[in-house]
Amino acid sequence: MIRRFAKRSEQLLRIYELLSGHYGNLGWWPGETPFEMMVLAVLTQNTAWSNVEKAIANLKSNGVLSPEKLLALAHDEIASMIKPAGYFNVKTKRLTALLEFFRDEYSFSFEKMASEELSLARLKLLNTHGVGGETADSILLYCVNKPVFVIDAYTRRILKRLGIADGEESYEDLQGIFMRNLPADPALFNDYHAQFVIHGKTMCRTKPLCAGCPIAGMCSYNGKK
DNA sequence: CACCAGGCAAGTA
DNA sequence: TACTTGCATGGT
Repeated sequence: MIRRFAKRSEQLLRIYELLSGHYGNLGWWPGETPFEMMVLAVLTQNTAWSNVEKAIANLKSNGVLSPEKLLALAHDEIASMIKPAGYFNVKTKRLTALLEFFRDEYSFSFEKMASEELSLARLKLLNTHGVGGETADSILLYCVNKPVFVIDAYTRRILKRLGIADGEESYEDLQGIFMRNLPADPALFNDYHAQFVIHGKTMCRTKPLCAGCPIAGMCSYNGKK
C-alpha cells in the first residue's frame, strides 16, 4: 500500500483541514460553565447527547447545578433528575464520587485543578470512581483547558475507517497518535474532537459510503465492522 | 416489537 | 491479563 503522507502529522492535519472546511470552525463547547462540563462528562458516558441534555436541563430547572447543592442531595433525588440520561443509579454514584474528589483535592476550584501538574491531575482523576480515560480527558480539556486529546467512540470508528487504527489499540495508544503528532494546542484539540463528534453523528455510522463525506477520499472503509 | 447509541467497573478464570 | 456482564434511557 502506498503511503500518501510522508508523516502522520501531515495526514492528521489534512483530516482536520477537510473536516473543519466542511463543518466550519465549531468553537464547540459542550457546557455553559466549567462545572456544567464536569457534570456532562459523567452524564454523557455511553449515552446519546439528546438524553444528556434532558438530564442537565432537569438539574438546572431544579437549581442544583452546583457542587455544593448536588452534594447536599440524597442519592435518589439526583437519580430522579438525571433519569433521562440512563444508568441513573450508576451515574449518581459516579457523579457524587467526582464531586467529593473535586472538593477534597481542589476545594471546588478549577483554578487549583488547572495549576496542578497535568499528568498528576490526570492520574488522580483516573483514580476516582467512575472516571476513565475519556471522562478524565474531557474534564482536563473542557474544564481546565489542558492540551489533552479526547478519544471517544466516534474517534475510534473514524480512525478505523481511515485505516489509521485497526481497532485493537488502547485508549492511550489512540490518544498518543494525536498527541505525538500535533502541537499541544487546547483550541486545536477541542475543535478537532468537535469535528469528529459532528462527523460521527452524521456520517461514518452504519452506511458503507456517505454522500458528501469530506474525508471520503482518505477513507479505506471496506464494509467490515 | 427489535434494535441502536456507546464508558466504566466488577466479576470470572 | 483478557474476557464478559451489568447498568437504562430515548429514538428509529
